[in-house]
Amino acid sequence: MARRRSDDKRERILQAAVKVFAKKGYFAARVSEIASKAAVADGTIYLYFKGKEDLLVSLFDEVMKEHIEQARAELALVPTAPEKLRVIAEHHLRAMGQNRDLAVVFQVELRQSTKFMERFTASWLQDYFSLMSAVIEDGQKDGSLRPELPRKVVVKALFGALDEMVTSWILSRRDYDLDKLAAPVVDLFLRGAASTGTRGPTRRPALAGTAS
Amino acid sequence: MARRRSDDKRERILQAAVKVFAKKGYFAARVSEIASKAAVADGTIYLYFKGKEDLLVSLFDEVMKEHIEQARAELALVPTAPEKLRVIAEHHLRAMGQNRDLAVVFQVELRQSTKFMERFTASWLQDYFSLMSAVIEDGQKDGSLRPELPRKVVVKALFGALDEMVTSWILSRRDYDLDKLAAPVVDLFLRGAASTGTRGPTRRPALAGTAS
Amino acid sequence: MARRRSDDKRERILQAAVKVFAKKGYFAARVSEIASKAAVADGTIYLYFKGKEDLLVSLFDEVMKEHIEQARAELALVPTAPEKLRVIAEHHLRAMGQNRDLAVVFQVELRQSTKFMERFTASWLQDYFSLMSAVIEDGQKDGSLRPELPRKVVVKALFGALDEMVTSWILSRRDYDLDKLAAPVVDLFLRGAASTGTRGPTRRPALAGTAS
Amino acid sequence: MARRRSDDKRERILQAAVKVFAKKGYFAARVSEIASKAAVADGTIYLYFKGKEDLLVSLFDEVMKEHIEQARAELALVPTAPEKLRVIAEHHLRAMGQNRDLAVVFQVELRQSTKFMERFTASWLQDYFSLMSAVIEDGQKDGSLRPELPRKVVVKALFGALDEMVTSWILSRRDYDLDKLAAPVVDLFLRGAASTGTRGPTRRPALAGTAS
DNA sequence: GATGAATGAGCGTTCATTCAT
DNA sequence: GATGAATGAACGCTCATTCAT
Repeated sequence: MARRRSDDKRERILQAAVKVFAKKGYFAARVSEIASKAAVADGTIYLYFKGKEDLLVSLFDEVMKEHIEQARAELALVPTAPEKLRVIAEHHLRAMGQNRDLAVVFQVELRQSTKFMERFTASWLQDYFSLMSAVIEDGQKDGSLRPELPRKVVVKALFGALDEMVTSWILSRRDYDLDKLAAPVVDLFLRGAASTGTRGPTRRPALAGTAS
Repeated sequence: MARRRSDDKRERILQAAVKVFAKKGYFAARVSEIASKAAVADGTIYLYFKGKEDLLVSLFDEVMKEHIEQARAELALVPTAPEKLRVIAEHHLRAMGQNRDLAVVFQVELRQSTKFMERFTASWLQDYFSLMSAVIEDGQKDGSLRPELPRKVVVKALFGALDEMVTSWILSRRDYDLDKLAAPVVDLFLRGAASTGTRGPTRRPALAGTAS
Repeated sequence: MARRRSDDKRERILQAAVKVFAKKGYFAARVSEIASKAAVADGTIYLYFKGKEDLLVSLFDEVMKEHIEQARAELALVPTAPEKLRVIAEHHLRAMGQNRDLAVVFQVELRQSTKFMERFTASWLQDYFSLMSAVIEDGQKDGSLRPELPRKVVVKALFGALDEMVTSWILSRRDYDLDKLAAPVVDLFLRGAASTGTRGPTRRPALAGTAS
Repeated sequence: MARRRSDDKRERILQAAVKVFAKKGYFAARVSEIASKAAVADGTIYLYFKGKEDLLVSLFDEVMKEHIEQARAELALVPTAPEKLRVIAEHHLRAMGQNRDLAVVFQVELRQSTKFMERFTASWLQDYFSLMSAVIEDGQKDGSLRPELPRKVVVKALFGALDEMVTSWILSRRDYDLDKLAAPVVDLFLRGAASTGTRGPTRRPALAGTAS
């Protein structure tokens, strides 16, 4: 696709925005700082974006679009639902683990307000959830996943678990590999935390027999 | 009206702050609006709090303190780790499900910035994680929970799942009972999403060749 | 004269005001700090003074009243105008040199605004100028002072010179005796700066051609 | 209108500041009033000055710089110390007498606080004093001024006298020519107030023989 | 008289956005 | 398209003063 010559300016602005938002936070970030880091004049930003808020929105849109496209492509390469879930987890954690500044923007800055969150939930995040939901559904149909589980809860639980791994990684000072957590998270998610034979919250050790 | 300090003024201010923060977001919230909703003068707020930010911090501190105390008390009443986990989940979802405005503040406004998040993570949230971690550890020792799972990951996954249920509930327009989700979440968490016999992401049907 | 028991409170407040005004400046001075230094409640100040500004006005009034009374008494003890001028200079510099905080208030804080200055000029300062003017007049009548000099200019010049000694002393970090300057100032004031024989700016050596 | 910086905006702002500071006093002066009088937006002031205080400081710096330069130039034109002193006095009084508002700022507003005064004393005022001191020194060396007088006292006395003329002129309602006072002040300063033959504070009329 | 909690008016400054060049 | 000087709305906080106790 033909790109206008100055499209690299747009890109530079977005990259500068990620850095400044990550370092200062959305509100404390100064448009003029983003402009200067992108080596453009303040006013130039307004030729490419509607305003400060649009920087955040555009950032989210573009990153999510690519993330979801890639995820879809990778998912096509593995056959079973459990494997697909692992692909999703790995992809999610790898994507965020690659660029800490971007991760900060996604985990923190994009959650400034219910207004933002609703907007994001309604757009690409919905797509992401659908993607996961479809995998779950397939798994429930082909018998690899427990069919009695409410799909929405399963999706949210997986997303929430992954999301928390990322947030925790951001706030941690240690610099571990985020994507190494994909395996244990998926293992936990699929097999559960309970030991075999005592699985389920209602089943209790035999000795406790009379308790309700 | 008594000119004696403390009255219930402090409490009224905090409650007003919850409402205004939830409606407008922390940054857009006006101190004067909080004051007027609390029926005190603007300056009075500064007799009880250091500033706008201190309102948020105090809110978090007081709610978390009570939440954790209650959780501890409830945990003492049940014997096994799986049951304790259900208590935690129920308590978590019930607490947040009771006051939507407070939930908004906790899920959205308190996560404005890495500064806030680090501060909170370092204080009560740490306590909350420890509480959960201790339960997991007990379960792993008495054999009710799989001992090979990395405890930190388990804690974060559970917290993340619960956290996402709350966030999702806030953003949803439907007004379902949040605490009803405790059961399926804990069931999923303990038993896993995979059907028995096909558990584990690595195990694939022997003749998986044709699976899509 | 019978003084009400609590008159010592009034005095304590004024003394505290001098200290705080001197340290912080009038505008930056906090009424509450004055109250706390005087060991009274904030509101108590308003039982003795109309407001913050009244503290400054009262301070000026009382100090000037006493200063002028003392000056008058001391003046009665010496007979000639030149000696009286020395008495005035000594008294002026001694009074201010005794209490640096008070001097700061008089030299700096009381000159905050034309409003203050006009008020003060119109009251006690006018008295002080009259006192000096009367001495000058006496001197001019009895022949000890040059009669052709415009009295007002003489008074202002003397006051200005003394005033500058005080201001300079306040701002200086060295801790010299301010009243030691009375002698040279009066000497300069009476005899002039010019050497005898070359006095007067208009008189130039007849053959001035070679003067450097 | 040109959007180019510097225009005459900076100058307009300073002139507006002089007027507003003179009328309201530094503390009561509103930045927004200065802006509106200068016909610029409030924010524009901050493109040229660091803040309200910087307006005062810049005012002082620029006026003093020019004043001292001019004084130096004029001094070079007259040969003797007594004449130089008259030049200084005339220049001082003329400069202040030309712009009452500016004079108010210099005599009143710039003396808000010891902080300001120390700052000013340490900068241009020091220069001004040095200028005067050099003239005195020259006069003492060439015999036109009494060598036994302490130079610092002489300088302060002259400055103080001139300063008081200005202050007094400002506070007076009558609108006389300030620079007309230069002659009598310098005459008094050089020849002293005492009549010839009775000069000096220690010499007393013979008739007064027995007084101490 | 004394207290001190409560009041609420008041303002310097920042910064996202515009628009003449 | 690009610039960056100019704009001006917006607000958290302080503190002199009041007044119920």
